Amino acid sequence: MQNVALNKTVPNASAATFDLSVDNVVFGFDGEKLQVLLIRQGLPGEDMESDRFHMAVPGDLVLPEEDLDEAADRILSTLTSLKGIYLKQFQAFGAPDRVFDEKDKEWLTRFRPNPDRRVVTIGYYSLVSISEYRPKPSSFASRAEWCPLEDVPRLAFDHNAIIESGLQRLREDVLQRNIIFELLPQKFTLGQFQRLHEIILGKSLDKRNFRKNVKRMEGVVPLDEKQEGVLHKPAQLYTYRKPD
Amino acid sequence: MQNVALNKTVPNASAATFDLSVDNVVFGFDGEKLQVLLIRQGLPGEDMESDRFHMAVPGDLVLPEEDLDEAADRILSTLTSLKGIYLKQFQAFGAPDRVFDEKDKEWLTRFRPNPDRRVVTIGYYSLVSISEYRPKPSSFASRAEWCPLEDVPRLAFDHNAIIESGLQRLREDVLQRNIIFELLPQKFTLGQFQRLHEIILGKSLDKRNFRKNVKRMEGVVPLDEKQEGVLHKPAQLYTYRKPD
DNA sequence: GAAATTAGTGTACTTTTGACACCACCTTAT
DNA sequence: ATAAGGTGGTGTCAAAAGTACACTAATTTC
Repeated sequence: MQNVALNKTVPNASAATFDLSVDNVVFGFDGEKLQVLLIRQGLPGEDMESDRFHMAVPGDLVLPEEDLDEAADRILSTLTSLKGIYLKQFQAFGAPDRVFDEKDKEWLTRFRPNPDRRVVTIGYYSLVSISEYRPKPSSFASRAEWCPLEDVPRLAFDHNAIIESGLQRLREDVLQRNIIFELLPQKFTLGQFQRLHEIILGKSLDKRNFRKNVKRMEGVVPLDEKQEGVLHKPAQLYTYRKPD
Repeated sequence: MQNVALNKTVPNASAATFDLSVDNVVFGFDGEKLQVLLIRQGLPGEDMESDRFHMAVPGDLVLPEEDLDEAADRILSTLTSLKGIYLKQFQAFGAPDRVFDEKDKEWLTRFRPNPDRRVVTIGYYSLVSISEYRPKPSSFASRAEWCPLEDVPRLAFDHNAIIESGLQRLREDVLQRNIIFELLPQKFTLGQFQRLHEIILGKSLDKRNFRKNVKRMEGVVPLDEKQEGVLHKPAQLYTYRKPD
């Protein structure tokens, strides 16, 4: 079979070259609020004027021979040292004008071999209990820290929109799968559990009805332990064990 | 800001070049079975020996300045002349070994400017009532036709897996959104409606309970018309109007 | 020991779900 | 004309799930 030149009969065979990246929206729960993991785009040690560089969601280019899921994992752990956490692909973002801000273009010029190339990114979201994961910045992240969802600033590229979609998808998934336990510490109180639901779903729930449902839930087991160091009646601690 | 060479401190800035494609899994319902729209990879008029070229889901490369959703629409209509139908992005497929079959490599050599380049594809699914859309092949599709889901042959690339995921996502979405109406003809019977649910969900439903639910559904309105040309009692026809 | 704060508990009503069986109407064959 | 085959069309009851609602208990701080 020869390489017949077909570009005339096949209209869309014209070449386009893309870079491919992964962006990880990592949600964390601290017992009170829902937070997102953000990095500051810069090398560790670099101190830029604060308006010069954007915050961003931890993301980077996919390597030539790498699977997407692997890339998500590698990139997250490279930038924030969070390893082995639940990561779920939720959406590709490919608008041709994803990168329009001058600051973003500048950053690409510094850190990317082909700064003008169009880049399509695959969004992953992820769930983590803040108390169990302390991010440490490395690679081109000069900082990596939790940021309460309501305080998220203007981010690089289209990362604000990416977080928005990630949250929406998280909401949908929480109701159906057992994803939510990824967001809780190993030992949690029913109060935290309920607050987490309320935060993710964005509405308040009835305490007694909520607890009724928890009783019917598989895998949520009470421990022989109570909360400590709180300024009120200590709550029973529970944990989650995956049912077979 | 200069272009400081940072490749040593930034481990993953090494260049990777991707082609990006879109693959459309179009489900159609004929009142009986669920079908998928497949094309035959070849130019119209070309008659190849049947084992020489693969069937595939209609997909192609994204153009340099094109939005993903636009690309999905363009590609579907270019290959099958189905225009303006509901298309939903559901998943990116990016395994490095997506293309392993010799036939597929050969095909890429004929039809793609950079046949060796890694290509990541974005899967879209789509829903259509077969009676209202007659596919006509064009561009590199030498055929375009409906194929019952259970008869789908071995397809090009990882298209079998793509259909599988698309179906799974369709199932999830049907229960929550009003997507299902895209699959029905404008006028439909409750029998077709129920069969469609059963087929998509892969289980049988109770007729009376089903109809009870339909009554509670917004937007499903009875017409002043009955089915014709059937060899049994003709059914009441219904239609769907989007509620405000 | 009073005040503040969260934990923890049960009941009655409504809504939803699921199981279940028969007659009606149309076509075709005799 | 009538019988047979096939799909259309209908209601009831019981169980499960959802929803609204208010008070006491345990702990800390002052």
